[in-house]
Amino acid sequence: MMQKSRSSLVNDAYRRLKQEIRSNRLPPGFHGTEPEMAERLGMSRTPLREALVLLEADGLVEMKPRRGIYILPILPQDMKEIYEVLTAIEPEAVAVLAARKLSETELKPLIDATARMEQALDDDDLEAWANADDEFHKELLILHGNKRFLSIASLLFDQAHRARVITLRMREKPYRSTAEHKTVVEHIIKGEIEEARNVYREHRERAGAELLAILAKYKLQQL
Amino acid sequence: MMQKSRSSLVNDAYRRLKQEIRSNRLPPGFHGTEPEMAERLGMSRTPLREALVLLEADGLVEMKPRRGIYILPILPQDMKEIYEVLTAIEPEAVAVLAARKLSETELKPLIDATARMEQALDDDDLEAWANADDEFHKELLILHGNKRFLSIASLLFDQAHRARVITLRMREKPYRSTAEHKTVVEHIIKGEIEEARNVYREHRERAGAELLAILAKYKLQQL
DNA sequence: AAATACTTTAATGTATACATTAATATAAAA
DNA sequence: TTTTATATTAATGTATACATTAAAGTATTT
Repeated sequence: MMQKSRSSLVNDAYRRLKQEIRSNRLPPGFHGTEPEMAERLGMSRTPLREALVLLEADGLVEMKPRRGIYILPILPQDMKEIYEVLTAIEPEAVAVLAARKLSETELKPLIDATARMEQALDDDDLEAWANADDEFHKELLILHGNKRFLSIASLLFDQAHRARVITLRMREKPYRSTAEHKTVVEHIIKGEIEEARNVYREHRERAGAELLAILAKYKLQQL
Repeated sequence: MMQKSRSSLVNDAYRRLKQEIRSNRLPPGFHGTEPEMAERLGMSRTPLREALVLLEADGLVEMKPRRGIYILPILPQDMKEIYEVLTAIEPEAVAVLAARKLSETELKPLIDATARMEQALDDDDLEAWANADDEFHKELLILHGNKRFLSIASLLFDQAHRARVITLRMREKPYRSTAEHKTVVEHIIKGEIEEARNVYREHRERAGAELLAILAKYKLQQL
């Protein structure tokens, strides 16, 4: 959802704002006006607005006519929807990879990502774990090669990022999740299509259910 | 991917350009400049550019720096990707609807759409058939309720529209496709989850394969 | 005539200007 | 004091201005 071709300032604004939203420096509910945001970014309103239009299409902000810019929260309902889409897409991608009989060299990005997940668990570094997890999912879709799978999933990861970061600290350490990733990779290597699909699917369904349970338990109605 | 909130001119430009692209009045490969397109739409470059940025995010146009605006063609590879995503998403949605045990009243939009597909076949009106088909798929996802499913599918339908319209005239009349839609609705009504999912999945896979075969047969390398 | 250098043109990327209007603040009336 | 009316402020939506620069065209040289 943006290429080299986009001019520099629009691109800068898009990237910087997205990063600030991800990192919660612009938290959900934040309200700003175009002049003040443009000033903060050191540009005029014109490129800022083009970036905001894109961020709005990404579902990260809302431009309310005459009321300014709001950073949108993620609601439990959003997480439910996001996990539903990922549950539909990713097991499919995994099945295709398994059918393709990839070599371990080709699967290296996935193997490396699982290794880093394990290392992060040993180091008790949840943020590193989350990054490795993100990378696993992204590399999976890159390997698959369907650009639309990747861009849809990336959009959803962006939307869900804050919620995942927060809930990561509220649940058991992700030993099981890590093990499931390894199992999936093994099924892919062995070309076990349905097994790969099912394990991944169950992984996604369980992860989604767990996350929603946490949101309910802690009454996190928005993030 | 755009709401009431977007101001009128940006919205107008977005809608009109999208419609002109769908209808091939702005055909793939078309090249324009901002001043001339703005003039044609009766507005300045500012709102036009905001609309173009959105259309570019939708994958319908490309803004090449200093070279102008190009209407993007659909390649066979694009259709392959689009059908893969739909194959992942829609059978999932169908399964959920089947599990939900909906009444025939609630399923009316789907039943009506299939009726209109049959009517269109009787009338030998392919365009009406395509519209009814579009509506079926859209209503299905509306019933499901996951806004992300709907917006993803809508985006893909928009991208694929031209290719579908053209190939519709190059293939057998869609009796089989129509029958499959009816079968799916019946499975949903009876709550037969896996049957619904599988029929729909096979429908999508066959439809995608057929379409790609036509593109290959007629050497349509872009549409 | 071909190749090169120079001009011109015009489109983009961005800043600025401005009219409209929602929201707020202030004043007047009850 | 509360309500209503008016004035003020300021943000949006859009148009316009302008600097930069790629591309096209022209002139110059060989």
